[in-house]
Amino acid sequence: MIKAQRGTKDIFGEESYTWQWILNNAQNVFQNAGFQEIKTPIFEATELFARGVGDSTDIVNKEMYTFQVGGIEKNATSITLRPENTAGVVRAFIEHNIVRQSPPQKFWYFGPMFRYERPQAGRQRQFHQVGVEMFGIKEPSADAEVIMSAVEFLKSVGLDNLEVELNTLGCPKCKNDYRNSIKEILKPHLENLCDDCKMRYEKNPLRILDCKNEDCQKIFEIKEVKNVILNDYICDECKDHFDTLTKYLDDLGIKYQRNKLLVRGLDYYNRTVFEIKSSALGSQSAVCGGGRYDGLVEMLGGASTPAVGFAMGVERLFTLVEKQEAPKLDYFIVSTNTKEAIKLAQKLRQQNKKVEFDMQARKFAKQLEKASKIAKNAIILGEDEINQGFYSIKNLETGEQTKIEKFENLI
RNA sequence: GCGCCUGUCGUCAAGUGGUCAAGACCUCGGAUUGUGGUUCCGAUAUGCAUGGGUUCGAAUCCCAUCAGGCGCCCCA
Repeated sequence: MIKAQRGTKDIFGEESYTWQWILNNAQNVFQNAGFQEIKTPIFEATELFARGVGDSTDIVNKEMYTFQVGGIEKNATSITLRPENTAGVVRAFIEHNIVRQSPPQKFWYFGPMFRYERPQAGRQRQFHQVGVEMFGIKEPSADAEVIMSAVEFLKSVGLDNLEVELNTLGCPKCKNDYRNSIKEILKPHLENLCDDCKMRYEKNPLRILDCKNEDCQKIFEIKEVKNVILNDYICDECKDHFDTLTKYLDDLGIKYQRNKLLVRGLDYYNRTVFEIKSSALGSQSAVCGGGRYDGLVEMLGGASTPAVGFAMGVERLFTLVEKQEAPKLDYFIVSTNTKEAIKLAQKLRQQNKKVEFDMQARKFAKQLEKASKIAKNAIILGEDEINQGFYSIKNLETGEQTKIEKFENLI
């Protein structure tokens, strides 16, 4: 038997109603906030992700689905199934000169992403993200708008009490100063860091702060190290930006926790970074991650443009959310006269009613039993009804049955 | 990519080396030839993730592969 590929999943039945519901809520909340939907291709040039996501990241180094296409001819090109969507949206932004529209340029998206990882709870090889990208606003109001949209969307799907963690990485200069100080203070302890952190020390020292290894944690607790970690290397401008943002969040009643150890894995972030977590998720606890990436558009060849965004993992959201049930039909047509039943179904569906009928013309009792499971009402269309031109409507909750003369009264 | 645990019907499961692999729910059929959701009867795995091996005998023991869970890593 051929099975679905490891880390992929069929979504159908009851689950699909919850998916639809999540998607509908995203559409409402984001469109009401002025975000337009953008659908970018599922594959892009490999180079886009190498440059956009960052070649020091695991995503690019070991998790991408990359293919050579065009056969073995010399001009075969390398394409990659998108591991995230920010790079693709930025590519579209540049390619279509969207920068020439008046800012802000606001987009939301929903779609599958691909990463070749070991699957576990909340982690699949094909997974889905909903997210938002906003361009053209350098003011902290943009950060606030984006975080607010995330929080409001989560509220709309009934998730009211998730923890928002917030940090600022500063501008490239602040980030660099901080990085250098971290490297300097950790240098004497390098031997005692875990193997992963030894690697990070060269490649991406800020990520050392994320390490949960006990030995590393002990080093962070050493006084001088702790001082450096918790010290602000943030310039006045970046500090103002962050302070203003937190004031907006206070005014909005959005609760957050400052987490100075929050450093996000993708290279492109600067200033604001945030995550929204749930302890109900196990070790993959982040539902949402995002931040500001003022340098990315320029880095990918566009005009220098400030930007903020976030992405949420829909599968993770799904585990947290209350499951939705299949909506009941307005009518189930109970009839052994298939010819009349199918015609009535067509007419009612044209009036935007949810209707089914029994295609096997089974026994009356069977049809009614089926109807009671999936519909609010049964329309009984037997010989008497057809000959005398009326409909018997049975309310399947109360059991009450009424006679209706005109089709219009069914609508 | 690494470590630990798991894998019996659509679902939840009993069975831990010796006749035909319990049971429940779901599904389908019947009791009920135009009145359901209750009840009662019946059907449904020559098969125990897959492939090998040990044994007179394997769902049960061993090996490999595949898949799932948790943790590491990474991230949403």
